[in-house]
Amino acid sequence: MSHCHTYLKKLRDQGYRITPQREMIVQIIAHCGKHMSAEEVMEIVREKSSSINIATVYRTLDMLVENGLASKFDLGNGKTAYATGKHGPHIHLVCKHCGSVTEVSENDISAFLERIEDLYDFDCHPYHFSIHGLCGECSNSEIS
Amino acid sequence: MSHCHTYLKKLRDQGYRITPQREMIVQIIAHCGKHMSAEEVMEIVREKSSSINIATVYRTLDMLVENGLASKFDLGNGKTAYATGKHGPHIHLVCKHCGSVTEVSENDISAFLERIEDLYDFDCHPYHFSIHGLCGECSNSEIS
DNA sequence: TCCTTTATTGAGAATGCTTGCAACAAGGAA
DNA sequence: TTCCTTGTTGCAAGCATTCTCAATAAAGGA
Repeated sequence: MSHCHTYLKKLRDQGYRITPQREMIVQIIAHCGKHMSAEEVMEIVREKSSSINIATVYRTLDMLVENGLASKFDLGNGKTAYATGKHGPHIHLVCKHCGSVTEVSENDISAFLERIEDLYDFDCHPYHFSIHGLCGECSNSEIS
Repeated sequence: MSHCHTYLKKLRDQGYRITPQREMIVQIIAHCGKHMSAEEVMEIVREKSSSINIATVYRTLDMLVENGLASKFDLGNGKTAYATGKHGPHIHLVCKHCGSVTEVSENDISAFLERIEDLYDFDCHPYHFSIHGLCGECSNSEIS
């Protein structure tokens, strides 16, 4: 069912081994519509009466992000959220007061960035941006 | 000397108490041109042969950020950097490979955001954005 | 100058996440 | 099907940061 198998195939094609832990984690975040933290993934794992170490959850989620199968973003309160289905650059608007997250869709990004004032149209009153990526030097050198 | 006193006065005017710890921390980051981590602030404190608890360093730095006297940004490797002198929105470009940080000056922000492709002119190959601020709801309600 | 109020500090526990390493197991080769 | 190589896992320790709470000390008032 769903895109789980696509995800797993993609990983296998990249040379990753498919373990029961990875299958379960991929299934969980692929089926859950919203973004979730590593701890939330753990809770669902526990409900299924199996056990995966939290380090493995983090490692698997980060691996999915590395391979463009999921995205990861800082919620600003010391916690990190993960979600599937986003590729390429995308933007999360995080409220530092209530923690709400608004996602700017891939189609809207260009329009969104055209003018900084547009932020207010998104009800976002910014105080800080971070853009994570590779600098010129690093994107020139070969990185696995 | 320098803007230390301006900073301290601003804090006092806001109702904060001026403690020796706060004076020392403000002096350190106001005099140090570059951005620094809480741990780097601690090292300088130790060189001055006094001692401040690390929790106090974090609390003071965060207080400066809250009051617009400093900025704070995620270096992407689990560490956080602080720097004085920036007000309003500003952008840090963080390389996930080498950790280098490029700052987009306040004057350049609008131009920078005009088109997402401009990122490449900054030698930034993006994979993720976060914009931290207040959502509409929270910026309407009164927040201290 | 001394008192009182209340913000601030230090200490240590707690949280969220990462890392090092030995044991284990996926997946290709024989 | 069995074996071997090497990627993965679990565990425990480590790191950066935050939180709780009792003790302390700014700063204003008497």
